[in-house]
Amino acid sequence: MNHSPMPTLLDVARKAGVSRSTASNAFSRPDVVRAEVREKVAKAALELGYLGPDPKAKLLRHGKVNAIGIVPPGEWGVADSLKNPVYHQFLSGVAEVCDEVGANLVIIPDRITNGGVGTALVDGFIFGRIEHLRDTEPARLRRLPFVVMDADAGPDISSVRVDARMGGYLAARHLVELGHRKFGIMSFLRGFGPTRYHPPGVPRGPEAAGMETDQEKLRGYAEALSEAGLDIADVPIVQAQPWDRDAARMMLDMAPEATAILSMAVMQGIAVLDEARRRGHSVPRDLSVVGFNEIPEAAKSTPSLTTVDGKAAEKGRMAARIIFDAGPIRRELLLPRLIVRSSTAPPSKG
Amino acid sequence: MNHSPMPTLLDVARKAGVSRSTASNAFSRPDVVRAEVREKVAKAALELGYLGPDPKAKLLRHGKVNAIGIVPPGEWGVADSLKNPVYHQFLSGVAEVCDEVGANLVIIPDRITNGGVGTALVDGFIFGRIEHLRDTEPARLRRLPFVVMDADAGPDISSVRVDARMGGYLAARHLVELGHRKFGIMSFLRGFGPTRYHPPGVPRGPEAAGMETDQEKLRGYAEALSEAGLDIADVPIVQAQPWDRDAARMMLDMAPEATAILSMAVMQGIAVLDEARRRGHSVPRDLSVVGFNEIPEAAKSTPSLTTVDGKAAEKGRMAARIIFDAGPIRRELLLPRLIVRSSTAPPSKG
DNA sequence: CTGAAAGCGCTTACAG
DNA sequence: CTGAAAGCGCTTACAG
Repeated sequence: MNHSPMPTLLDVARKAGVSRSTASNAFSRPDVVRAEVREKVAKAALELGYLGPDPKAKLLRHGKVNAIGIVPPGEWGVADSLKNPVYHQFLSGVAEVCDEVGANLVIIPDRITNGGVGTALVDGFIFGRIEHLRDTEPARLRRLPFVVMDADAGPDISSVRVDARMGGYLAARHLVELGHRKFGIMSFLRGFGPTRYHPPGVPRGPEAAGMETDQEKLRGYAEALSEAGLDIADVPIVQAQPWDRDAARMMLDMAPEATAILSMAVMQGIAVLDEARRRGHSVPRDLSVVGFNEIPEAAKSTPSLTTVDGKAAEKGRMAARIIFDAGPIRRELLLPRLIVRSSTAPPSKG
Repeated sequence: MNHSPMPTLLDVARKAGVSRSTASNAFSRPDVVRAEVREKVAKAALELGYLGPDPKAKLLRHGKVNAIGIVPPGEWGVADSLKNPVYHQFLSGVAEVCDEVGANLVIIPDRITNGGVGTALVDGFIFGRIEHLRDTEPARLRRLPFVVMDADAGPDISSVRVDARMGGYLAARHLVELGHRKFGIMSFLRGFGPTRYHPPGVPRGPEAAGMETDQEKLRGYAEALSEAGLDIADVPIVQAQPWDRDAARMMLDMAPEATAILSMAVMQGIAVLDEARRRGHSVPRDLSVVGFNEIPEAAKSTPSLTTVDGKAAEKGRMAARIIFDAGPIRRELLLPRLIVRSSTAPPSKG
C-alpha cells in the first residue's frame, strides 16, 4: 500500500523540526537529547513509518553486524550442515552462545562465486573443518576474527578441536580391557568415492583414514592395541562414508572372526548393529561395537551404542565464545569421553 | 600480522594508476574495462590484499544481501529452532532453496532490543508462526518481502500453511474406519503453563487447543468423529507441551477406556507409545495411536507411529521460493497426508 | 543541547 | 574506455 520512497533520517528531522544530527542522536545516543525533543522525533518517525536508522547505512559507519557466520566443511551446502547429525549438534552449541549474546546465526557455504566468506555480512567466522588453511584467507583479509574447527592451525589462528587420538585410544582400550583380541575397524572416507577395503598384513599409511582427525583416531586405536600386544596392521579396515549402508555388510564379511568393531562414526556403528542383527548375531554377546561421536540416536539404537563423546556441542559453544569475546588467539583441545552403553561386553567366543 | 588500515578501492586505483571509477568497474562491471587494465587493477589489489569491493559499502548503494532471514516462532532462540525436530525439518526445506540460489541462511530470533527484524541484514523474512500480525511490521516498514507460516494473514501478505483441519480429519477418520469408538486427545499447549485436563461432557472452546492451527486439528477430529455419530465433547482432552513426559501418563489415566489416542504432536504420540508399553499394554492391539507431523523418529519408534505428514520441509521450500521469486503475494495451502504405520489397528476390546 | 560539514567505501550517470 | 563529481543514509567531532 505504501509505495512512497523509504523515509530517511533527514525526512524525520525535517518533520520534527530539528537538525539531522539531533535526529540521529535521538535514536543512537538518546541520553544526549532531552526527552522533549526525543519525543518530537519519535512522533515524526512514527508518522512517517520510519523504523530507525537504516542498518545498512549504520553498518558503513562502524560495522557491527550482530551476527556470526558458520562456514560448513568442504562442499557442504546449508541443507547438508543442517542434516548431518553431528554437525547439527555443533551448530546447536554455537546457537546457544548466539542466544546468550543476542546475535544472529548465519550459515555461509564456502561458495566460489557470489556470496561466501568474502562478502558475508557477519562479525566473524567459524570454519567448520577446512581443507586448506587458505580457505580462511578472505576472513583474514577482511580483518574479521575467525576460528578453525577440528584442526590445529598454528599459533596465529584460533582453533577448537577434540583430542581424537585420545578418543580412539579410549574406545579401543575399553574393548581390550573387556578381553577382545580380534577387531575390525570402520574408518572414515571423506568426500566422494567408493568404499575401500584395507586387508590385514598390508602396511597402511594415513590414507586409510580420511582427515587428520580420523588419522588421529586410528593412531589412538593403534596405541591401545599395541599396549595389549596387538598390531593394528593385522586388523582389517573398511573405509566408507558414514551413510554407506553397504559398508557394514562389507565389514562383517571381511572380519568374520572379529569379536569387536571400532567405528569412527556413530552412524556407521549403528549400521553395524543393524547388520549384525540382520545376520542373527546378538550384540554384545557375539559382537561388541563402539562408535565415535555422541548423538541422540546412539542412546536409542538397539542395543544402545557404546560410543566416544566427541563434544560437538561444546566445541560449538567454545568456538562461538572465542569470536564474541574478541580476545587473543586461543587454541583449545577438548578431551573426549567414553560413554559405555549396551553394545559392548566381554567376547563370548574369545 | 597486517595491521595497516584496510585498503580501499581508491588505494587500489592509485596503485594501479587508474581512476576510482575504473577500478570499481574492473570489479563490478568487468565487461566495461579492457582486459589489460583489468589485470593491472587485479594485480594492485592482490598486492594490497584487497578482496574486492567492501560488501558493507556496496550494500549501501543497492542493498542486495544475498541472505534470507528466518524468524523463529514466539520466544524461541536460535538454539530452540535448531533443536525442535519439526522446525528443523522446516529449516532444512528453506536451506535446500538457499543452496539452489546460492543464498545464506540467517536465523533471527525476534528480539525486542538490538538485532531482530528491524536491523537484520537479509533480503527477506520467513516468519515461522507469529503471535500477532504486528510482529511483521518491521519487515513491512523496511519494504522487505516476507512470508508468514502456519496462518492465513489475509490477501496482502504471503503465507504458507498446511490444511491442519484436513490433517486432523484424516487422522481421526482412519481410526474411525478401523472401528474405534472410544478416544482420547492429546492437544497442544503453546507457550508455558502446566498440563491441562479437559474432561468429557464439558463444552470446550478454542482454548482447548493452542494456536489456530491446533484448533483446526481439533475441528478436523470433530468432523470425522461426527461422521461416525460421535461427539468430540465426550472425548477427554489432555493439553500439554509436546516435551512434557507426564502428559502421556495423564492421558492414559484420564481415558482408561480409550482404544485410540489422537495426538497433535509427533513427540507426544511417541510418548504415549512409551507410556503404553510401560503399562504393559500392547500397541496397536490394546491401543492405537496417531501423531501429527512426520519426523524420522516416527518411523523409528517401537512400534512405528502412524502420523499425519505436515509437510514441514515442503513448507520451508515453498516459503523460501516465495521470497526469492520476488513475485506477487501468494497464499499457499498444502495438503497433509496420512502415513499409516504400525501403531494403529482395529480395537480388540471394541 | 543544537547545526553545518565531512566522511564511511562504493557506484553510477555524465561529459570527455 | 576514462575521470571528476554527486550521492547512497548515516554518524561524529566540532564550533556554537
